[in-house]
Amino acid sequence: MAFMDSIIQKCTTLSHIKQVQAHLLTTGQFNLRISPSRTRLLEHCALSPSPAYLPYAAHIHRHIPHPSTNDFNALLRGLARGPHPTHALTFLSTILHPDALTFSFSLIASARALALSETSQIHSHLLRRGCHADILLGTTLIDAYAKCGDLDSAQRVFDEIPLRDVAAWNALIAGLAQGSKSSEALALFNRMRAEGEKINEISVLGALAACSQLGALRAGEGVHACVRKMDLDINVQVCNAVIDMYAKCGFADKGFRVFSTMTCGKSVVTWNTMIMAFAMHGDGCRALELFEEMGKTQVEMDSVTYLAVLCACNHAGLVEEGVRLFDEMVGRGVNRNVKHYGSVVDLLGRAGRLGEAYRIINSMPIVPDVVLWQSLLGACKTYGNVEMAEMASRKLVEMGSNSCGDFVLLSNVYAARERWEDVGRVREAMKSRDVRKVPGFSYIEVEGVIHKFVNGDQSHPDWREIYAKLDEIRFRIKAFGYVAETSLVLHDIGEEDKENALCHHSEKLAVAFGLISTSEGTPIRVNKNLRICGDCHVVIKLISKIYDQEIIVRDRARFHRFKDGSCSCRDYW
DNA sequence: CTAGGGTTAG
Repeated sequence: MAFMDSIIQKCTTLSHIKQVQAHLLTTGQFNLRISPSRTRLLEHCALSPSPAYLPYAAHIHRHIPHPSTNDFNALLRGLARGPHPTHALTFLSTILHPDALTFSFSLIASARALALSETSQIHSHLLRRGCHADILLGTTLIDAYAKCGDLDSAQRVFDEIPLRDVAAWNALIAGLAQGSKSSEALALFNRMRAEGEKINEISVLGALAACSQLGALRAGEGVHACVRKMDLDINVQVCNAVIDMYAKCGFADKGFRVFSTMTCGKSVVTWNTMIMAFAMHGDGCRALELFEEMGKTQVEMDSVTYLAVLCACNHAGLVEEGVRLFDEMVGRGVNRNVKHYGSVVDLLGRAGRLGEAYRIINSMPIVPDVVLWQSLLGACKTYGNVEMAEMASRKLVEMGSNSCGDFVLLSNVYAARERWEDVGRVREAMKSRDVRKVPGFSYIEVEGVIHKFVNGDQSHPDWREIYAKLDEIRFRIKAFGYVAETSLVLHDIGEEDKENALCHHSEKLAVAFGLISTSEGTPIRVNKNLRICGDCHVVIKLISKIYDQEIIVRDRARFHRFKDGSCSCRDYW
């Protein structure tokens, strides 16, 4: 048997596999009810990374007269990790005597297919069979629920596991971090440490991802200290996550220190993370330098590398360089995806080269996505191109986008041309459609505690003081000639929605709170989930001058460092 | 013999 196994291991072509299959058939093993070699062959074929093997595994399986549960499991496992995980779920219903492994592979499939109802169906099967105490299944179940977006169920499964091990904790920490419940993820990581549970590299990866999202520097430094103490930094992925954490907390240089002193080898991801970090900070030169340096190493550049460097050009306004890099990609064997096109369209659009941007969209071999049309629309707004704006909006409506921002942009273009009837038409369209507004919120860390604000928030214990500070700010910036940039559209629509009033945007609330509670000389750091709004950008610049206070705002796409009345983005965003 | 948790992205 061991001999047969080693032969199967060495099968590298389909023809090898067919020879083994023929051998099993001629010796009669293939048609037995149980044949370990047959199962091995099936598994080898189903798990092979080459795409042609999985269909052949299905073919072999179809020809087994009475497949054993192990035969079913072997193919199921392959289908679960293959390109169409739903096929595994259909296949599951044909399995007569499923065992624990059957359900384990099925959960991997339902997680990858983001199929919540299938996940919970498998869960109830498990409960009926009394498998709920199985730690491996429990962990897989937590992961599946989390990936399907049902974090409450993931938490419940976690709570019901009698004896949790590292992986169970890690599954929930990672699930919370990826499900935008970063504070909860961080809290769970801390609880894990408090309860004396042994942590490993995967635990810190989850915790670092949470810190990155929150921009929680203090907590991130804590995790980094723990990484060093436990020598977890021999792992590249951990180093990458540490670099990313510092960058997303506003300290690209701290990230760079880790980057340049790490002792384990750098991977593509390491380089990409660092280039992206400089890009986010608007430091186009250092991003390009690093890109150059990367070219001298053995590490192969990939599509993310190019995306990072295009993003750097975009944020630094390096139009020519960006176009050049975009052009050279194909020759260097790096495939362009929709994000590269989006990036270069954005780059050209911001530079006012709308015609070129439009030509690129038309010549794309792939279907443009919503974001791409949105950036073209944004450029049309900036440069007052009504015709192209109408065309972009039509595309957006066709694509089913009902984001508030798209309508506002179009209506702004009309308003700038004083086409009030068209403005009214857009407004009607907004009312008749179910226009989504993504709620904006901002975080600020004060003494290691994260405070969260939404637009018009009055739930903070110090809200009266914060609003008083905002009044004072408004008074003082007016002396500098500030006029609120309430565009006509926003004015019109804002009436029904007082919460969205410009002066109580979440980022202003967070900055005001920062002014009250941060000691002098310390920069105020705020994170926002959306792009910073134009009015807030103007106001914060003035605050940085009047209050002699450095303010760093991380928005959805990049960092803005406000100092002495100007911003590191040079108003180019 | 065969099972679980993981870093970069407009």
